[in-house]
Amino acid sequence: MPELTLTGRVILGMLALGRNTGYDIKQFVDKTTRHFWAASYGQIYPELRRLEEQGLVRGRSEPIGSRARTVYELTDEGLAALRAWLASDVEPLYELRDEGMLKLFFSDALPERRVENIRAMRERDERTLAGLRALESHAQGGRPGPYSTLQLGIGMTQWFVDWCKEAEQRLSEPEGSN
Amino acid sequence: MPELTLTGRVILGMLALGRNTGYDIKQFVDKTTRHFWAASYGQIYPELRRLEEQGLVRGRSEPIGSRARTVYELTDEGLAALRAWLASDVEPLYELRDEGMLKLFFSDALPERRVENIRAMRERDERTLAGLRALESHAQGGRPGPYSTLQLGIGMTQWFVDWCKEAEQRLSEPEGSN
DNA sequence: AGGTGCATGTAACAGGTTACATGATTAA
DNA sequence: TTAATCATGTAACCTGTTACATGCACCT
Repeated sequence: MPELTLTGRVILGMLALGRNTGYDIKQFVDKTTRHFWAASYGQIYPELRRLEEQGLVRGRSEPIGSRARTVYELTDEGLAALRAWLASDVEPLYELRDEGMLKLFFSDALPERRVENIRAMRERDERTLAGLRALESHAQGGRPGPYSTLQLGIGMTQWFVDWCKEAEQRLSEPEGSN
Repeated sequence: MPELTLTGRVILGMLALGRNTGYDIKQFVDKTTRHFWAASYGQIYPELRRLEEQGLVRGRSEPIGSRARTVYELTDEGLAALRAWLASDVEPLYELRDEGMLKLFFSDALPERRVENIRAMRERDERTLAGLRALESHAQGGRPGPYSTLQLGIGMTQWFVDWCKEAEQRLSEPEGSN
């Protein structure tokens, strides 16, 4: 078996969820996994080609009118590769870069902005939360996998927002340490 | 004012917290901000040079015996740049790549591994949590900024671990949907 | 004498984003 | 008719990691 990138696995997963064109995959990623896994056209289209070379997906030209369009589907090997990934025990990748946390971490260099920075983080997460809740209301009868991921995302984000609110209140009281 | 990268700001912040060599900064990053902001020698050393060219830091050669060593400190401009960043209102960067979430998202393609994948995420976070709690016990009398970041990290991770435990139990019961 | 920690550095590589280019279809 | 959406694609760029190279100091 040749190498399979993580972006490649995402594409296999998306095809398994019924997405079929590069464009469609990108739209869906932007609506859903974007929060914990983003992807750009610059990755998706070349990767679809590589996956086809590896025999994991199959593409058919299905133009709409005279607008070019390539519809992809999983091959048996592709589904097997997706399942093999889901069943594998290798330590899953985790990478986070959060400038808001960084600002909080260094906030002793400008304590009078600490509350502001926490508020900015909270507002970012409140926007995220609103987006997730909107998704939730559209996701009636969705599949368990995506749905439980959504629930987890909502719960975590809510917890974060609540922590920020508490911290903001605590820091706004004139008494005690800043 | 010339461009200032995020890695550059991290370095300024680290110098403000009393770190002084490239090596020292790297060790400290690996112990603390690593969870939400990592950095490698391949970034740190070249960036220190750039910051010096920009006049934001000042480096002095202070060998120990005959072992080369360059000690850096913030210049007034460097401190001002750090503060300007902390005071700025530009939308803070946030990037996450979490393979565990991805596996959960796609888990309908292999439902019988769903609990396993959640358990793997929980174990990862329990290791993180243990590391954070160890840090906490060493951080007596630390500065408010780093300390509250640590508290936030511990709280969030604990919440995540609890969610996983609940989900694992729910999915292990034979009745209902998987 | 040897292992660990302190300390600096870079070259090759991998991964991903941005900006651009192109053009058809559909809804307002 | 015009804006939004569907649809595909790439080249240049940027950022960051990995692997390697080097060597002293300190402890056992």
